[in-house]
Amino acid sequence: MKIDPTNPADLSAQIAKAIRDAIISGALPVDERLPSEAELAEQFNVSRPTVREALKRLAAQSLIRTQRGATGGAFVNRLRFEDAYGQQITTSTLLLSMNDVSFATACEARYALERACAPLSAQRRTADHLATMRAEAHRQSQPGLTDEAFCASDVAFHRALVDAAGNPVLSYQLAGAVEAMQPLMNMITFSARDRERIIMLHTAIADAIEAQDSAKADENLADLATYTQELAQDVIAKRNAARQAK
Amino acid sequence: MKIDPTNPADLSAQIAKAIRDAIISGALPVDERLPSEAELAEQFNVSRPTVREALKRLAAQSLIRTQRGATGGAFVNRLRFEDAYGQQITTSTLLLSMNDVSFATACEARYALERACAPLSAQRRTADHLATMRAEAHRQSQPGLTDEAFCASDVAFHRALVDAAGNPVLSYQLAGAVEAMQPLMNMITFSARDRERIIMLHTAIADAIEAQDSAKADENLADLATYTQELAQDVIAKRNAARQAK
DNA sequence: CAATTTTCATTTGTCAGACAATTAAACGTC
DNA sequence: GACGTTTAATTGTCTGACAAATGAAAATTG
Repeated sequence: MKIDPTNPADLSAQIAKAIRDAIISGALPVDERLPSEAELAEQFNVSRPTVREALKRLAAQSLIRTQRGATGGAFVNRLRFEDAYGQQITTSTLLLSMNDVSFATACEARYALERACAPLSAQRRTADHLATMRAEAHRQSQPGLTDEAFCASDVAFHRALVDAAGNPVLSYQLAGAVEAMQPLMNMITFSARDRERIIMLHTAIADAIEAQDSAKADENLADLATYTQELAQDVIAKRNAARQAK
Repeated sequence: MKIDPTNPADLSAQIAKAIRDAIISGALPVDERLPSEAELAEQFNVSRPTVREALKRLAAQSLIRTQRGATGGAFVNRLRFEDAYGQQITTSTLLLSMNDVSFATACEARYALERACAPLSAQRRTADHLATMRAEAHRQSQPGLTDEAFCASDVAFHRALVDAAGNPVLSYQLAGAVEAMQPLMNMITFSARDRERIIMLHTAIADAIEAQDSAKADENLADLATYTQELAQDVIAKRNAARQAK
């Protein structure tokens, strides 16, 4: 773990990279305690604030955790799926909003990935996952539900569908794709008829998953993808019409 | 943007969260300049080092960039796909290595997602993507190639396949799944016969994509998934045998 | 007046030293 | 031995300072 002392700028970034590489390579195993800030400062020949900035960079990526006190210090953190979910969702959401990714592109990606999970979900679904899907579908049918709540329930339904595949890596990857869509979905106003149609498809998907009928589930997911795209196109068309009317 | 002054610990984390939320909500648009560190310190009623630690946290997530000089400062960064790729790959790799995710689980997720891209790739592939796939398949057939180089070429082939779908969101999501597998793949020693089989499947996939035959591409990807799993199981079986022999 | 150079103010990057808060271990005390 | 107390180590924060970069304004020059 060494840094380039000839470039006196971005020292904290260099130090962070050195430690990060050590963690990724496995040189620093999980729960290993890093040297204290004072020791690191001495090793890298920098001041303690600079070391601290480097450690905060790593903390922001959940690579380390810190603890105060006599036996405290910075420890290599076991990156948990939950932590990774959060980062993945933040990154995905920003990526979509900052790069003018079209609804069509994001939607296509999401449903393509989700359909990849369906066969595994049909095969391995538990009563628990099915119950969640049914509960969310039922929640969606309740009158007086705001569009935002409807979307949130939609996300919950699809996450249950993905989780049913019983593959944490898939759940992790899909978390970003599904959750990042929510801000885009929230732009849509769902009429009673729209909701009815979506709930019907959700129910059909749950039925297919319960019956372990992977082809049927895929078919209904494809229909849902098409229908969602149509709804979005309507919104965009109406917006353009309103813009031209001005 | 406010913080809780009653909890005097983790001030930098609180400040980072406040600014991050402002960015995510859109209150701070891309390329907007944040107040100077001194001004932020005054606003939040903390010292400049504390503000700096918060800013470094955000910089670690590529949410801001900083520039020195008279008109310098911290600016809201447009999160580019490339930056997001890197973060995604780092996170995915660590997630697999730190949570004892089995080869089978990671492999299953990867090929499920990749097969989701195949239909789109078959539909939209350009000459450029096909050329890359062909070139990598050819590179894989060269004698004297190390296992590591073989794996790297394998990753390049599959990324070209994914990129051919022409959906940047898919490419982003898949980057993590494909690249994070590399350390696991590197554990496998590929015999000449193994390589021959894999190259044959790669060629068949490229053929199918070129012919826009989505079903054929899917079939060959499924075969490749099965074959990769078999190879890994051999490695694991041999390792267990060696362990028992001790 | 135009072009160029110089100066300067602003801002980030880094350093040094200090004190507060926390925590667990070492140490007495009963 | 059980239970407070002290103590040392460590992170969290603050103050003040200087260096380095950088663009803008001012001064200089042709």
